[in-house]
Amino acid sequence: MTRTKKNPSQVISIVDVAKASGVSITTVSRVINKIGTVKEFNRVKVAKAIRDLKFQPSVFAQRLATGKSNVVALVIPRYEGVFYSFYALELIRGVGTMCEVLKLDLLLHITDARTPLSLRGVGGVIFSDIIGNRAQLEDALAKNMPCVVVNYYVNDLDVSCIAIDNAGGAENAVNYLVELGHRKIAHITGDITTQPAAKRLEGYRRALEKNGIKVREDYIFQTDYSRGAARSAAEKLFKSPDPASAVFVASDAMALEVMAVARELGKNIPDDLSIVGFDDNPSGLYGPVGLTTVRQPLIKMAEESVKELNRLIGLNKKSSKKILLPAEMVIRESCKPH
Amino acid sequence: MTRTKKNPSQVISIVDVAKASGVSITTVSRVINKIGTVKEFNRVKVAKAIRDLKFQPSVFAQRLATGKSNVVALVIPRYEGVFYSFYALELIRGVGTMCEVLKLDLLLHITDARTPLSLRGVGGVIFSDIIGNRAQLEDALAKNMPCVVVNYYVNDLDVSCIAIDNAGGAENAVNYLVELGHRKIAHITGDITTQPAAKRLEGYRRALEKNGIKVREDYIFQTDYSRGAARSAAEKLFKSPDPASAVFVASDAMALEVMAVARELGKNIPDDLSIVGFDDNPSGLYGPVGLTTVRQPLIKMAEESVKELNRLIGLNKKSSKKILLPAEMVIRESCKPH
DNA sequence: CCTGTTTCTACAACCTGTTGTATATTATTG
DNA sequence: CAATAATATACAACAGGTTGTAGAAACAGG
Repeated sequence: MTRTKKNPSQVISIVDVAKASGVSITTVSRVINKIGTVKEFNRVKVAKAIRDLKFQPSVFAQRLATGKSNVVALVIPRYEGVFYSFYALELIRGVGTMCEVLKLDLLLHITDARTPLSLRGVGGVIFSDIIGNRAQLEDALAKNMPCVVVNYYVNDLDVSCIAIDNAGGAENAVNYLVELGHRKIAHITGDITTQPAAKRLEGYRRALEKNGIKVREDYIFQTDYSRGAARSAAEKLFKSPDPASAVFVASDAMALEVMAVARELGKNIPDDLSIVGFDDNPSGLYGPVGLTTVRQPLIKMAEESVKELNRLIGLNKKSSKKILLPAEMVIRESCKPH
Repeated sequence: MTRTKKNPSQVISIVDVAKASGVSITTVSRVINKIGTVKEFNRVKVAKAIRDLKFQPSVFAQRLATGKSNVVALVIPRYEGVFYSFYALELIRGVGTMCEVLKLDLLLHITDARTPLSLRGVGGVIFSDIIGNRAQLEDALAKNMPCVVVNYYVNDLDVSCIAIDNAGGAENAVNYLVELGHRKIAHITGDITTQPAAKRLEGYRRALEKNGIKVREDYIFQTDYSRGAARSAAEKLFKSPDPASAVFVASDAMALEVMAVARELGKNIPDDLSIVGFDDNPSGLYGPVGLTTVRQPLIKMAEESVKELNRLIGLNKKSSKKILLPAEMVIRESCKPH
């Protein structure tokens, strides 16, 4: 059989549009990309042909020709902990929304931190948590790939980071408790191998020190963010011979669990214990007592990361920015003066 | 300025590999794609050149040349409810994992159901919930795009669906309660504009009817899956003059809230009320009383959807499959004989 | 009306692979 | 060893766009 003539596929191409509108493909390309000058008369004809033929330029041809890709990869390690909370979901939602606004394609990499990323055809990368996959980040940077790290503040690399001021937020939370007259303030940490949890602990310590209150290690309960760990920490807390009058809990989900334990033990919140959480999880609104917490602007952080990445992709040189988003307190009813 | 010679970008291409190994680009292509026959001697030389030059073929050129794309789009409506639960997260995780296994690129579309999808350069689509975006699905089908619908059973379209047997699972749950001797069984529904919630309600009704128990509409509490709605349903349930002895709740998150309300009102689970949830949310394990529930194989459903889509992409003709995954009961301690 | 500009448009090279077909090489067989 | 078959490789067309450059059309001023 002789080689098929041409256009074996049914896809309509720029050539068809050119024929239909009686101009060259160059002109059609100009109209599509809104570059150069095209006579109004022709522009209209081409636009009509595009509409009539329902022409959609092939992204592959475009990317091949220009060498540019509007594909953004979001890398989330397949690390279990990431999926404990709504964090990943909020992140994905925020990133996804902003990608749509900026006309970027969002490629999701739920990845084992050890296997190297391929990143073929990707124009930029957002790394969500740099726990085990720092090598992947360094690798991408070495390839001059525009990168943004979200929810982790990297000091020692020339890379853009968007994180939340966890230490500052924690400090505010504890200051608030101190202002209410509390001196015995406990802390239930998150998984302190993660930067946010470590920073919250750091903020807790700093606030106490600045207020001249000695840090008591027996008031610090380390957990892995899980509900079960929060429960046992709460039990220890209540059963302590010298119980704290207030507690700063590293996540709302855990704070709610502490409140549940309190109810079971017949304790009253906030009379017997003042509680401040962290995250501003919507669940904190329900229940008999609204949870005072530190609002974490997750969606904003996610959106900012895409904006920053888009900026980097637009630029052609390296340039990095470190952005720390403030975490503001949301006062509800779970604390009272001591 | 004269037109720059060639190879203006720094990217190494198949041509460089061909030169380095002293063969034609055809041969290199053969080696890359493992098709046709290549002399062992040359194969080794090419492989070495690829390794030395760190050559990675351009996906765009490949896709342009072959007309095939290994990009799979996952479409999730930006509908708030989707983000209430871990459902979206589990879905994304399952789909993402299987995409990695099958070497597919996962493109995420968090989309407004009204705006048409572009789907440029996409090889197949997974639609997650067809609540408002049925038009998008029909549109994709009309373009002969391989499609799979997940978590929704579409009867009237020739499209593959992977859903969970919500009605069957609900029926089992209610049967279990009946076997324990309960006759007054209430139901707290989810958002019945969603198919899973509607099917769970259907299963609840069917089980009662099959067991010769009259369905009491005042025992059916409709909610939107939210924690607040569950709370008020639970309050009504407990304060009813003729309270039910058991309740089937459409989600674990809500069932946990019902348990919390019970504790607050001084009621005992399972002595005063038997509860069955739905989902098998990991949170159901914590707390003083383990929640008996219906396990929803979300991850499996997500993974199956990718497999099915991959099958469809491989095929070149239309072909659809309807898969209903069973939902099995997980018996814990929240129910007792009546 | 002619010439110098300015504005448009077309040609063709190029981006980087894939693949049908023809040719060259090697192996098999009589 | 010649003839045929099988294997390996190269050539060049092709996928569907973008874009530098040169030439055509439109417009201005004299």
